[in-house]
Amino acid sequence: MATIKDVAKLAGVGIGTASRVINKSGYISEETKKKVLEAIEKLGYIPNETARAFVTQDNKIVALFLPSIHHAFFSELAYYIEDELDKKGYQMMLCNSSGQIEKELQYIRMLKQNKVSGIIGISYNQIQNEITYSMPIVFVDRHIGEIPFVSSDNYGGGKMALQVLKETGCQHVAYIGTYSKTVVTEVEKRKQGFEDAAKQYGINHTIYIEEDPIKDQTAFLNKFLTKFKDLDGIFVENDNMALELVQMALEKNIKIPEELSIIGFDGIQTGKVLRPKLSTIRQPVERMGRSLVELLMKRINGVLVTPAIHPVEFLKGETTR
Amino acid sequence: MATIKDVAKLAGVGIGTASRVINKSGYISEETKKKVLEAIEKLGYIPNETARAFVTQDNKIVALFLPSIHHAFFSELAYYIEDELDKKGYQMMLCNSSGQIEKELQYIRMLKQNKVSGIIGISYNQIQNEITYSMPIVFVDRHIGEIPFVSSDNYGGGKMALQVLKETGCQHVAYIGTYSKTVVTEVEKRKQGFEDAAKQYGINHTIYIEEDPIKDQTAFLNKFLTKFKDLDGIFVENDNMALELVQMALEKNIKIPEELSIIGFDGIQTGKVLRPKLSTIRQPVERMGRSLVELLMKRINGVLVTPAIHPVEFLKGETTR
DNA sequence: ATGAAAGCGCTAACAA
DNA sequence: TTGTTAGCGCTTTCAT
Repeated sequence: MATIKDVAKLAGVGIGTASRVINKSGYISEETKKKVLEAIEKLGYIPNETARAFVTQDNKIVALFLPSIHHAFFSELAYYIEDELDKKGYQMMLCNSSGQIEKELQYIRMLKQNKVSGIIGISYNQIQNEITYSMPIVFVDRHIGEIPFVSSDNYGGGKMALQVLKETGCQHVAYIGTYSKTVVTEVEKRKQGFEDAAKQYGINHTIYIEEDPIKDQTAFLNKFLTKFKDLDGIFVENDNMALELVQMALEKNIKIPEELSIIGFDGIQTGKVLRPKLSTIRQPVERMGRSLVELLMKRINGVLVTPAIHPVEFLKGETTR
Repeated sequence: MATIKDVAKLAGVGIGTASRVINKSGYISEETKKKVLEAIEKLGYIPNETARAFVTQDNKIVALFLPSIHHAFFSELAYYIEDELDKKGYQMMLCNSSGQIEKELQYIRMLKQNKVSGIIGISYNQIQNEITYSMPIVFVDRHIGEIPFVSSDNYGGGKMALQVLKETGCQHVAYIGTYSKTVVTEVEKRKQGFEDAAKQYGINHTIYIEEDPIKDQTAFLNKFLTKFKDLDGIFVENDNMALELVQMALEKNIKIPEELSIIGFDGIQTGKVLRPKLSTIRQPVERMGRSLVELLMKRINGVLVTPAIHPVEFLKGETTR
């Protein structure tokens, strides 16, 4: 492989000059520029990115860690993050943490090792002690100290779900979801918004939650369905769970949405092929992904930022009246 | 940040010695080892990976490029690839090529720039001229010269689909899928296997294909359904398309599987929530992912390898009798 | 506008 | 077994 030295020699210029034209930095006469460019062309020279990263202490790679890419919402988010990162000239490193704190810490370590320039993380672990505000880190749906984060308006989404249920005539509603003993997640605000709105409107409501992660979702939902039989509206924490609940209710011959309305959260588009189509609160995944990258870029450049909370919207499907 | 120099100084040893204990290479006495380890501990020293990569010309990062991570089959595959890579001490860089050849070439360039140690690619572009056998590259479902690749037994899967259809009494079957004018994909063997088996058994069969990528899948399928009304068994190139076809047929009041059997290919588990459950030929995604990494590791170490073709299995759902 | 030279932090070859 | 040293390829002062 040709190096910058070869280029300089062939062009008959100094190594610094060659560097300058390669990086379009500083002053160079048109003439020398041309000579260098020709040499580059002739040698098929390609800068060694590793050497560059070494010198500049920045390798233009951002790490994304999330529980598992094999999950519709995350993979859609990852798609937009990568797209936006690419536009900014960065590559994306992907890590399925599977919830293991050790894998997450490994990536945080990479920050110190200069192996990544920044991190976008989706984590439900207790890692607050390992990170500081000075590190270029941005979280999704999680508020840790001053670390910036991006989320959708979970609280508003919860309220919205309640409102839809109420407006379509539901009398006794429920929230199904999870909670965490150890960390505070933005996701729990879905429940909060739902509950607050129910109280405000004086609507009968049941809260059915279990600690995250749920080992057996089917059993969890089944128990719910047999225990609460007089409900006519349910808001479920996420689409995956809502989807299973819908099928389960259908199998028990409960008419949806006539007897029971169900609203999910996320808006993952299993759309076309799913009957009945799920009514859900859609998160603006693309906006969130791009916004995540924008905040991170600012952090990498040492700029202060505040959290970005994006509005959600109700997507009417066939599981609400 | 503390450097290896600081460690050496504090431990009162040479820089090379420090390096040796850090890398567990060469001989070191227990005593000096202890001193160095203590210094490392005291300074909170973490090796600069970028400097290491620069020196060793290997940064332990593998790039995966695929059309889009936002696709069930790819995201599952990516999940296993990352998992296996992690076990081997590598990180995974992810690139959504969106089919753009330029983005793919960019990653191939990174190989020369030492920015990635190897590539796992899913590509339908004409990039054969940009790669050579000496590069550590492994493809999925694509045969380019001597470049190693991993795929499932597409041909066998096609045969299998025909057999299932035949055994459940179908008389006039069809294959729906795509083809490419420019590249030869392993995927097309699904059709081949299906067709060959149909001929062999003397079964009436129709082939309905359009050039990839299909712009409007809905229109494509709709046209098919209105054109061919006397079919009783269909094998569709992939689950996504099969799933849409099922819904479409159902909407036209065609009874599935009584009047029409449909078999997909992939085995993406939209499982739990999808009714009717799709009968499909399941690719061993996990095995494929891990096998991809194994082949690539060998290539990185300069070892010769041959393609790996993994067996598929029929997963009976509710769309076949 | 340009060239020379000093590192960046580390590994590996060599000498001791 | 250990210390010294020569680079790896590049960017960036600092003179000129």
